[in-house]
Amino acid sequence: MTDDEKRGRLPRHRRVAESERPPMVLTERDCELLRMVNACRALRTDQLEALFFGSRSTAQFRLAKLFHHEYLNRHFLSVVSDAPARSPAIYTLGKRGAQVLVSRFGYERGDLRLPKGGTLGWHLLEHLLAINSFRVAITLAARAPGFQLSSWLDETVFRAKPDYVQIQDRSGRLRKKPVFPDGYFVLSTPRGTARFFLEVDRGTEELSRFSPQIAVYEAYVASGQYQARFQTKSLRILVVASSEKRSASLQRVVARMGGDGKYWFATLDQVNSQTVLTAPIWRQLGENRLQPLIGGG
DNA sequence: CGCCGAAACAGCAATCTCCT
DNA sequence: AGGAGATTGCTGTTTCGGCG
Repeated sequence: MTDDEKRGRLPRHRRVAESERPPMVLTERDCELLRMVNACRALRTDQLEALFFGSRSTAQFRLAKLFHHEYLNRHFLSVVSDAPARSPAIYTLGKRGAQVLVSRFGYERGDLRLPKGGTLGWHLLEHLLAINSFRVAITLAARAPGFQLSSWLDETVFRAKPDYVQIQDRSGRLRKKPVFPDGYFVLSTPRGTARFFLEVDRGTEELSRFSPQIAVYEAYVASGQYQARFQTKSLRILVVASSEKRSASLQRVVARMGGDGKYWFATLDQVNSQTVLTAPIWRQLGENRLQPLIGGG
């Protein structure tokens, strides 16, 4: 039988054979999309849609082609976790996507963020997606005139080349601990260049796991190592929490650890591309009023 | 025209919730 | 338990428009 007429819907989870794939030509935008997926390691459909497309269906149309042609891999979170009925697709760099980045953009092997061993831990993935949701918001917001997101370092950069600080543990002994932020980024604004560490807290870990991280930041700055690595004193530390209640707990922890006004707090659901830079959603430690991240009082 | 992509639309599919 | 309905995302089709 001639199966070119009888072809049904393309499967969602499995890729079809090469001969059954719809034709496609890689566009400039596709390439930028691949670079972003590589930089972020995993992005949801809605995140890619916000970054690269004007409509939902166009994004799905394009992403389906990129998936079936092996430029992207596609994963479904709800198969593994007990998420609600929605099961948004999550995209990672695929085999041919990696080839494109190497052949067309000169990426080295170390620049490719392919999930090791084929599996990315799923609980880590949820954390990664939360970080990326903040990153997408910043990326979109920084398209406004006068802004530029000039650099974003994620955790893997710090893991590849860690800085260590000495902090005291509970028994008073000095211990060497690495500085592993969820992100570090540099943002040019009409009012100058701002630099940030990012901590995304989804409320799934014990609060006691958070305070050592603050001790690490405090030691990193106090020892001059931050200044040495990044050639600047400018720094704010953004703590984005899953809820107001959680944020309040985190604020108490930071205050108790001797944190100061360089710590700024917001909640995940308040952060989007419209609000993240210029809406009063941020609480600076020690201040009562909410301020915008950029251009506040 | 032929080709491709964007957008809108209608209906399918995977999953959860509720109900017996 | 297990199945119907609801929910939400995805697929595939169609239509339109740009471009060589």
